[in-house]
Amino acid sequence: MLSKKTKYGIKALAFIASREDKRPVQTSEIAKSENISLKFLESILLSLRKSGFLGSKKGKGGGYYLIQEPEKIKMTAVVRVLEGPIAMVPCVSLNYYEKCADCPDEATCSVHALMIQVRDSTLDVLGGNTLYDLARVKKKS
Amino acid sequence: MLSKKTKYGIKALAFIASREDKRPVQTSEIAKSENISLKFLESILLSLRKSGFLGSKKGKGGGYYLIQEPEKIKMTAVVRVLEGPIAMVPCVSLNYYEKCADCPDEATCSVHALMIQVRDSTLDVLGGNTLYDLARVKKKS
DNA sequence: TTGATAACCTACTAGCCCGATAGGGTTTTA
DNA sequence: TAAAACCCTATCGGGCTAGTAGGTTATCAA
Repeated sequence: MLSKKTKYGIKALAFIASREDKRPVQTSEIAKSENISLKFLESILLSLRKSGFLGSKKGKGGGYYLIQEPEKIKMTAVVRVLEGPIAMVPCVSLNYYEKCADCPDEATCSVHALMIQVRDSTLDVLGGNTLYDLARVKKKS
Repeated sequence: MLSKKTKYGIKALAFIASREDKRPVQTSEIAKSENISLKFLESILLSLRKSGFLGSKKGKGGGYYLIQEPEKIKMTAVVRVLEGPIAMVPCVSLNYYEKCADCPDEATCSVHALMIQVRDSTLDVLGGNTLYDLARVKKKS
């Protein structure tokens, strides 16, 4: 299940990416438009800045802006930062691997075999979508 | 993230399916072999019985057995019973649909569009695997 | 210089669910 | 009749989620 943090984070990024001009976008504007708790959104945008997706400017006329082009931002990277591992089980995670306490042999573990397939197909989808693609969906409104 | 309940449940089903004979398998045997807390496993097998995957036989020589052929049990069904929705967001769930409180229009929601793709690819994988396939992985040991 | 604006930071919390434990009850078979 | 095994209920600690609260710092305009 996707956390609200990730959900809101993606929405916020798509919101910023769908803007025509390159001027910074205020947290409050995003919060209002996307129906997100202002304070919660603040913490999300902050972490997106710290992970290098967003830049920020303080004071009047300030806000957040994209550092990279939307076409260059893959959703795999976004999800990993906000949600953590993409895999459904740590033992098949590429970036957050962890051995199962039970399970003596991954090669003959039924869950392992299945979840590798799930992971790969999910990676295909997330890797095949960029922020540009998501912004296009949004712009249709 | 996959819950331990689901993980153990799948492992247990694969264990039973990988058996040559059709005799009932004891909970304690599965628990020991798969390193699962006995009591916890009991509750999982119970729910699998109630959802029609397993039959049970009491008394000496009793245990759990598959009701259907392993080839006929798709992992989509197993996961739905144990884990709940396969979709990462309720608003794209086929069996557990729920409208988002925020998000006035799903058609222009970036998250919605992305998660539909994830859901479909996951469904492909889980629907393409049966208990028979998982049992084969296990048997290699 | 002052005040408004908006990002930034820290701390706290209510509520939920997972994973497990405990303990017993019931049914069936050797 | 006694052991084996399923069946059921209740409880609980810990960790995480989704916030809330309140203040601090940087920037800009008048």
